[in-house]
Amino acid sequence: MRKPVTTRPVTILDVAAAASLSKSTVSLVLKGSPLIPAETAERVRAAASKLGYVYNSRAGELRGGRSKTIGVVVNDLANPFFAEILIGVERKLVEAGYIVLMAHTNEDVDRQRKVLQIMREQGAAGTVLCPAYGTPRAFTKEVEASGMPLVVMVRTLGPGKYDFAGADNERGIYAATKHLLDAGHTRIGFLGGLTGVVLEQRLNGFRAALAERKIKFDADLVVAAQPTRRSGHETMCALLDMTPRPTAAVCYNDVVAFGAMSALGERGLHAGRDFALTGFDNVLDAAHSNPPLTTVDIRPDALGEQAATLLLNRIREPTRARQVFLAEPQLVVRQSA
Amino acid sequence: MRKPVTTRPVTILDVAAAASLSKSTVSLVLKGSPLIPAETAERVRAAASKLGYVYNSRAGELRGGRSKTIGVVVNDLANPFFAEILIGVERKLVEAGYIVLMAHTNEDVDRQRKVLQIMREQGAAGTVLCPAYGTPRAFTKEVEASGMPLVVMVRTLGPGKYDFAGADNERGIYAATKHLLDAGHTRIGFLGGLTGVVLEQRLNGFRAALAERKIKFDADLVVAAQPTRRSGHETMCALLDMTPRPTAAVCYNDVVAFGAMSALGERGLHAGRDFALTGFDNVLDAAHSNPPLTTVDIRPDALGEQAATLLLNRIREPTRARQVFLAEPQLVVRQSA
DNA sequence: CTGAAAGCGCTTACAG
DNA sequence: CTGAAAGCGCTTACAG
Repeated sequence: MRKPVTTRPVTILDVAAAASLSKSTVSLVLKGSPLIPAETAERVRAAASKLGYVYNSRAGELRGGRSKTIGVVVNDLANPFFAEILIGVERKLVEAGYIVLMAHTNEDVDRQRKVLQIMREQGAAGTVLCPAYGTPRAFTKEVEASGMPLVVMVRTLGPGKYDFAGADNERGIYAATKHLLDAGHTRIGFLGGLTGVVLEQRLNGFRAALAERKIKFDADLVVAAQPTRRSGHETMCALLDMTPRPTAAVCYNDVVAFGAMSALGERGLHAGRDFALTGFDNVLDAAHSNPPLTTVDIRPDALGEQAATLLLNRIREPTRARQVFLAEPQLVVRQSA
Repeated sequence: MRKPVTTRPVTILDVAAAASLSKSTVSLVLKGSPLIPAETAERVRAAASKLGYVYNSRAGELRGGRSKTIGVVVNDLANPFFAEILIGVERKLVEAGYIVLMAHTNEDVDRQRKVLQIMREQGAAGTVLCPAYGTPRAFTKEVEASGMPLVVMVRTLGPGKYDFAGADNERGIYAATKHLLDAGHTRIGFLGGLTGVVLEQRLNGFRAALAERKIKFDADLVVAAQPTRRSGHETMCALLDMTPRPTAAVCYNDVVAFGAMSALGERGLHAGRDFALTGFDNVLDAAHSNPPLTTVDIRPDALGEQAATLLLNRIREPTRARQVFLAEPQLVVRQSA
């Protein structure tokens, strides 16, 4: 088990020598080949553990071709939604015997490009990517063209032919809006969300629900902003300063809703009593915010697992048909609306 | 740029042929060797990009010995504290030209062991590890013995000689407790934290502040529990049911404090007005909770960067003296106390 | 059932 | 300034 730091690493050759066998036999044993009789295998394993042998994946993968690493690139880990997705992706991937090469882009397109290049150089068996805002369409095409299996998650990117795991944003927001309408609200704000298809889809759901009730869509009531707590706070303040004051808001996501709650609190208002608020995602925190958040559940960690599963499928069967997973949104009614 | 999926990857040999040079020359150019004249280098680069060459790190590292991957193992990404640390670690490491092999243990010691084995097999140049609860002391020793540079973060693990990045827990909680005492509170609870040195240190700080004011430490007022929102909620409920009811609580960390706020809210109470509450960590969310949280700032992402820096130092200079970084806690007074 | 040999794509002395 | 050769630690046919 002990081994001086300066020593060169022990290889299968050392193990072979110690067991008086050839390195081929050792290799076979380590891969669990059925060709080797149990007794021989035991001898090899004993020698290996005695010498403190550790397998060198780089060497193995170089020769064997198969890689056990998978790239995962996310852009906003400070948002628990993405952290929970990452948990799901990682869990599934480790389960399948892979290890994840993780990169955080912080919505930086250059960094994203750089990091994907590194994934290729590292020989990742595939990559799951949540594209940064502002990612040019051509980018995904490049990645696809590179031959590395790719699954895109959460945010789509033009009409590519890549595998995709996301949520039915329109239906989700539609349900949230309808919930507010059913409670009698008619002047409803839309808070947060800056750009991109996800925002478009969510706004569509918002509009659809209003239209169904013949309520005129008022563009002044949608306050765009980064999907962060901070801007949830700011946009809620803006909303509260409007006259007549809206009585409810559907938020772009949970994190925006949390920020909005804090703005409400500062003015002595309480979500669910003085103002109705809905979120989107159902991150873990939503069950214990103050007050607990009524939100649209898209099961972030399950979404992550799905993304991983799609990639695993693609790696196993590169020519299979395009896969799309869309989480079914589920309204979870708690205290805030 | 295009390249059929089935084709074998283009190698420096292909590039060499295309540029009518030897592969040694190509290799030298790719490493930016000054031996090669600019014109030749240009020819090589042109050929490489024309053929869509991508460097194979596995091959390079196998021969060259140096690895550009670093393991990072965390155990509770659902806690924004760890997510923010991860952001800091990753940022620093990518900056230095490394890519992170990330693993999430979810406080599972077996998984942790397995994952560290994989890091070694992958040839990680080093690992930064936040040990899972219940990690046996022997574990770190094993890792140290394996020769892989290691930095431990947040939670120490016996009197090892590993590099460490953490916070001065005792001083931090001392400051928070003192803040509550200064505001006139005398019956103060301690919420959350289950086990481990971190909890011990924080409790020490708590006790020290009470002792200074000659307030008797009452073990009934410390309610142990997982450091999660859920248990913050539960423990706060327990605290509120005590008679006489405490008027303040110092929480093990921010996440516990958030849960506590939600419990308060459910009973129509408001932190900062009806009850005083402090957190620990100062995660990003703390500025926008409802109400904003008075907490002890240990700058999670800077802590992550520091951990990465220690590891980078260690890799560069394996024999240097043991490094310890302890974040200076800073009380941030907001609304909750 | 086990071994000798070639090769994965690089890097690194060493010649010239 | 550039090339031929050996080798990193494995795996994979192929013999025997």
